[in-house]
Formats: sequence, C-alpha cells, structure tokens
Amino acid sequence: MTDQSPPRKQTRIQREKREVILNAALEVFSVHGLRGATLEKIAAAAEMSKPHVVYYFGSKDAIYKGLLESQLETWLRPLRELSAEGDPLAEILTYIRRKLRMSQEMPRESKLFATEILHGAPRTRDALSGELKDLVDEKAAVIARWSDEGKLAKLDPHHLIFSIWAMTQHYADFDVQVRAVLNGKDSNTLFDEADAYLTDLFIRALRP
Amino acid sequence: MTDQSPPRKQTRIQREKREVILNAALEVFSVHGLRGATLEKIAAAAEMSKPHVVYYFGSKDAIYKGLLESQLETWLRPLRELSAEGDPLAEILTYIRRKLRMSQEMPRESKLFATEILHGAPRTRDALSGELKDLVDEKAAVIARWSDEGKLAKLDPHHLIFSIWAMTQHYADFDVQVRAVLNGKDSNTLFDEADAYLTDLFIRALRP
DNA sequence: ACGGTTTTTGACCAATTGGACAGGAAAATG
DNA sequence: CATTTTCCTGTCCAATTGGTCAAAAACCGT
Repeated sequence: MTDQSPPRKQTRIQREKREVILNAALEVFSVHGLRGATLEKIAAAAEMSKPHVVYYFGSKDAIYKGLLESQLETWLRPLRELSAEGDPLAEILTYIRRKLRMSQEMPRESKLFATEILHGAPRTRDALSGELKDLVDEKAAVIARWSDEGKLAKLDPHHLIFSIWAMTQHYADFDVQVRAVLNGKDSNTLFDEADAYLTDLFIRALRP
Repeated sequence: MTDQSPPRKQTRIQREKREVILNAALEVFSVHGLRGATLEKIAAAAEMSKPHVVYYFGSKDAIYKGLLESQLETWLRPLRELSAEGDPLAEILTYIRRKLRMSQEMPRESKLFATEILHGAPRTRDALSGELKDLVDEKAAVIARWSDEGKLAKLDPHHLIFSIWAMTQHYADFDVQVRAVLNGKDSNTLFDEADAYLTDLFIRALRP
C-alpha cells in the first residue's frame, strides 16, 4: 500500500485548478458578496467555463465555504502569534501592526469575512464560537495577567481585542469611505498614517 | 393657489405606506444585503403584495436608495453635534457615547451602511466625498485646534474619527462575532461594557 | 349616490442564474 | 497504441426574481 492518503490523492492539476478558482472567487465574492457573485463572473475571472467551475467544486456555495475555510487559519495567525513571553506592550503593538499589514495586503479576504459576519455568519458560526472564541479567551487571559502584574493598564482584554480588530479591519473593509474623506492619499501613505496613529493611541492607552 | 408644495403634495396614506415599506425594506436589506433581498421578502415584511411595493417605489433599487438617503442625516447627526464650544475631552466622549448608543439602537441602519460601503458604495460615493468629507474635515479641524491649544493629546484627528466609527459600529455590524466570543452576554450588558471600555480607552489616550 | 381618481392585487412575462448532462479532448495507464 | 480515466465545454433546463398590466376594490369630492 503505497497510497497513504486517507480518502484520495489529489493530482497536481486538481490542486492548481482549485487554487485558480478560489482566487478568482475571492476576487468576485469580496466585491459582490455571496448573492451578488455569479458562477459566470467567477468562471470569467478564472478564465474557464462555468461548468468547469462546477466540476471542481460542485456548487457556488461550496466554493464560498471552501474560501472561508482556506482563509480562516491565515486570518487568526496574527493573534495566535501574540506571545505570553514577550514584552507586553511590544507584543500588543506588534499584533496591531501585523493585523494592520494583513488588512493592507489582504483586503479581499478581509471583506470576505466582513460580509460573511455582517450577514449573520451562517456558514461560520461554529468556527466563531469554537476556534475563534477559544483563541480569544486564551489571549485575553494573557493580557489580563499582564494587567494584573502592573505591566499594562487595566483595560478589558476582550474589548481591547475587539477594538484592535475593528480599527485595523476598518481600513480594509471601508477603504472607500476612508479614501473619500482623505481624498487623494495613496494606499501606502494611508496605512503608514494608520500605523502611526494606532501605535500612538495604544501606547498612550496601555501604558500602566 | 392654495397648493404650496413644489412638485406634488403627498397624501397621508402615501406617507404612511412609504414609511411601512422603508421599514420592512430596512429589515430585509440589513440582513440580506441589496442582492440577497427580494421584492417578495420586502413585500411580505410590509404585509402587502409585491406589485404594491413597486407601485410606491418603482423599483427595488429605488427603495434601497430611498433608505440610504432617508437615514444619512440621522447617521451623521452625532458628529454634527460635536461642539467646538464645549470641553474637548467631554465633547469627544459624548460623541463616542452617542455613536455607540446609535449602534445599539439602530443596528439595522448600521449594517445597511456597512454593507453599502463594503461593496464600494456605488450609490453613496457622492455623499461620502461631499457631505461626509466636509463634515469630517470641519470637526477634524476643531479637534486639531484643541490639540494645538494643549487641551487634548496630539493625535491625528481624522484617524481619531475613523477609529471611533470603527469601534462603535463594530458592536452593531459584527455583533454575531462579538456575541460568539462573549457568549451568553445580553445586549445591554455588552453595550455597557463597550461604553466603559471605550470611555476608559479614550480618556487615557486623549488626556494631554 | 356617482364619476373619477387612487390604491391594491392576481396573473403573467422576460431575464438571470445555478446547475445538469452528454459528449468531445486530453492525459494517464497498461 | 488501445483503453480507461480525467478534464473541459456547449447546450439546455428549471427556479428565481424584478417588474408589467389589466382589472378590481377602496376612496373621495360633489
């Protein structure tokens, strides 16, 4: 028995095509949302025929779910990397910077999740109250300990995390609005400003 | 000429019906988004027939636009009420509290705007770079003056406003996520916590 | 009570769209 | 090569859905 993979080995071409489709779908879903996206648009973006897309994923919904799943881990990584060992303030500032950079570099993923959650997270509920909650609780406990030890100001750690999510993702999800107000600023300047602002804000707020 | 209204006087029944439809539409749009909402669902929520809804608004799109327009002013009011005359820190904290309360009391409106902007604000672009930008610039100038006078910490006023939007609306727009993490907390407790946290955060950050 | 206007709806239509299907092209397999 | 398996697409279909239309019902001024 040389075949060690449990259900079925995926061929190279299968992996590649699925990858292409997921990327095209991300493009389309992030702009139009689940309902606004059509198989046709996805197929066009992936440069293949509509039945071909269905051939690989079975249904539009399956693509959408596939996308969410394939991105969830990436999405949580910055928080996961927040280490209990490091310097409290530095750890949190690094987390903020990582999250902000992620928003800058992966705005499509950010919008995908935002839309999903905004609409009640019908396909992600379990992950939210399972994996996500566990991770947040764990890191919130770390932050709470830091506060107790006097290394950080006493601020509700859960809400601290929420506010970091809110602010960093704001720049990706509502970029149209931000850009309309700060009209003419290019993306890099904008994120540099945001970085400086958030660093400043949280240094002032978190210092013991 | 007793009729003084420019184009046409709207009858009582017309105003009422339009009101009912807008309210039903808000319910449906805020949950499903523009594309996910159907005339049928709106009609059902308004307890009338589909052609009746069309009779009053002409098209689904017109209802959507009507909603956005009828809510925009309400949405901007808290910022508009931020007064250059008051005590700087108190004014900003009051603004935050108003905005947060608004998110709590009008989550449907919040989600409506969030979805619209998330999808590129195709129907709101002008308002964003016109009315909204002007208002923000005006209030940002006020805040900048306060900072210059040493009454407030020096923080980029535009980004300060963005961060307030981001955090307050987060609790309305992503309530599913917040609730999944803080599982079991009822709405009032949650918003009270948020209020306490945000007040605390911004007092620490804004004190000169 | 009556004629006209406004309101309301059932029935219908055309466009869109998710997806099925049959069969051809290409690749792997032997 | 022959055959089997995988890949790929043109064509079609049924469901959904935004919107029309004609006609009925309710309303209103006189």
